[in-house]
Amino acid sequence: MSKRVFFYTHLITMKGSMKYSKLYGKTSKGELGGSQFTSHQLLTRGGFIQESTAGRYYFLPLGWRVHQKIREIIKQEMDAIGAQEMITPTLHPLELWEETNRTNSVGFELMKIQDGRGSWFALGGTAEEMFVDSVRTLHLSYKDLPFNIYQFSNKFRDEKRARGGLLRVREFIMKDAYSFDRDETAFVDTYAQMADVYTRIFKRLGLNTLKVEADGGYIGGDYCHEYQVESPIGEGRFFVSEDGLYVAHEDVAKFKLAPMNADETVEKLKEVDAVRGNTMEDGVAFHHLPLWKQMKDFMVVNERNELILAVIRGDLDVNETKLKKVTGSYQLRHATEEEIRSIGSEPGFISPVGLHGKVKIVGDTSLRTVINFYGGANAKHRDALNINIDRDFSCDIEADIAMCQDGCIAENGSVLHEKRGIEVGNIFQLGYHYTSKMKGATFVDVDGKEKPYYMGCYGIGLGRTMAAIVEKYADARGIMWPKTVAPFAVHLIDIQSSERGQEVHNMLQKEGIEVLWDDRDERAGAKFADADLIGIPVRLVVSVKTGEKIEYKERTSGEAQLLTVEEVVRKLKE
RNA sequence: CGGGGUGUAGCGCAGUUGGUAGCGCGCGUCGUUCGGGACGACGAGGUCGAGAGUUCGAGUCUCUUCACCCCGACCA
Repeated sequence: MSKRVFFYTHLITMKGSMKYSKLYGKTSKGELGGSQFTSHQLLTRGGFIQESTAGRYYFLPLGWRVHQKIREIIKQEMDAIGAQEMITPTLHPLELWEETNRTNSVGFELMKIQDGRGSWFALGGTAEEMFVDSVRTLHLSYKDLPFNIYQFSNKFRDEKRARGGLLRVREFIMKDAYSFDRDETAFVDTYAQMADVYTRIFKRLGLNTLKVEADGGYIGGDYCHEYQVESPIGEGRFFVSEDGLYVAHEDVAKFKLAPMNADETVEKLKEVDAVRGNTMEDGVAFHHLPLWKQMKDFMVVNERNELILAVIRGDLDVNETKLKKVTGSYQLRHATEEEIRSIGSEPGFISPVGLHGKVKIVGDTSLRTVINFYGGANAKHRDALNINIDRDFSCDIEADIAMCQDGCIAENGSVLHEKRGIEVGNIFQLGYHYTSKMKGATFVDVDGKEKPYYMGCYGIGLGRTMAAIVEKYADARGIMWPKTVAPFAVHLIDIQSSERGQEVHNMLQKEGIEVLWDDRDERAGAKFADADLIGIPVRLVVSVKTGEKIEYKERTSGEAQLLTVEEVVRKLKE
């Protein structure tokens, strides 16, 4: 790959000023029913997007301009590190997905479609197979490595539930990039570079993102990060340490466990009658002992119909993703009462004691922080006291399966705080996962041997990013677009619709400034309200009051100033 | 896929014991207004989500079905 230097201008400018009277898409005054999300409300009311069916949206000209600017910024940053844009077909031959066994293992719902000749295709939700298929037919050598190829394309995911306007949809445009390296060492550099690129991209888009350690799903891998925009309406839950050094998704968040009662002497195991209800609280009330001293038992069944008993300290919860990971499961469901009884236990009174061999016992590391647990005794209204790991039971797997909680202590001693965020991008180590499953996905190394590529993938959802920006940049009146993604640079209002508006418009256009010119025969109030709603960063007003000058006001500021045209142009080009 | 809810004009909604459909916004024409979503007059716009049933008669009652919204399990 050549070492070209890429240049870019800071702001993306598009051709075209626009008369508001001719703009397709209208603002609307009233609240929309249903969705309570700021971004959904404002983007719809502002005439940026329009719903088609649940989770599928029209992008109207105003919204598409924003989308295009986001796209261009991403493209500039990707190209700047030598990544190359291409495009794959929308319909992916289903055989490719079968080759990697992803027709049933993908996390999202795969959409399938049949052509007129009866061939099956997947409507791509991601495109690893397609890119690998393209790469393998080229028979490359180590001299061609590393490289990074990407596309912007429609992704289809048959989500069970779309939500929050553009925040979670069934069809969206994603930038997905795929890196091909010689080995893991080379990949680590690529990964670090992509992490930097992502931070730069989101920064230019006006978003402060947190790089959050995340779960690699069924592929695993050490390198997996989500880029989260902190927001109370976000679906992602993660933890940030007070010193800022540790940021991790709840599915991977590690925390320190202090011994609860290290100085207590180990007592003899004994069974007692316990006529109580089935909940943890019932246990606490019956025995008058603290919740943390109770043993929590949680029986689930995975997709292979394997019974799994998760055991954890009473004051903690099991994180299902962690549990899936340590047991190698894709899917978990609660065990039925019959299933619990089938191995000789009893709902509400489950205990690992005596169940070894009958069920796969997964013990959380917290079991070693308590001496003399109490809990069920695998029989109705029977409890056991002084249960101790190793002496009374052992685990098939002992691992961290606990859900982190606000206030937990990170391994470095810093306090962890719970946050919510909108996941706008992710970067992910694929390793040899695809290149080992797909035949011939190899390059010729320096020693003349065929070796599989070491891959990574990197995604950004454009519509969701747009929604995240609106969530961050809005007030009661409407949107306040960052300059970098605003649909136009200025919103020109001519109150009396005089010649002056046309004049100013022409001058700005000549300077290459994108203008949305509200030329409608509307009252001033209506024009101002629409300008605030649409959220273009600078509003210019001409009227009999301003005379030869122009009123300049930034959307984010309450104050306006009277400037000459030259001063306005200078300010806009700052 | 489980739980809850809603479908009536472009949008937001009302519609009583079953009696033949209305309000606000928006839209069109005309007039008066004109720097923070003006006002008046006139007007257009509906097989009441769809299908079946009960009834002399269904927006309203019953069943079926579809769509959408909200809460959970998954993801950019």
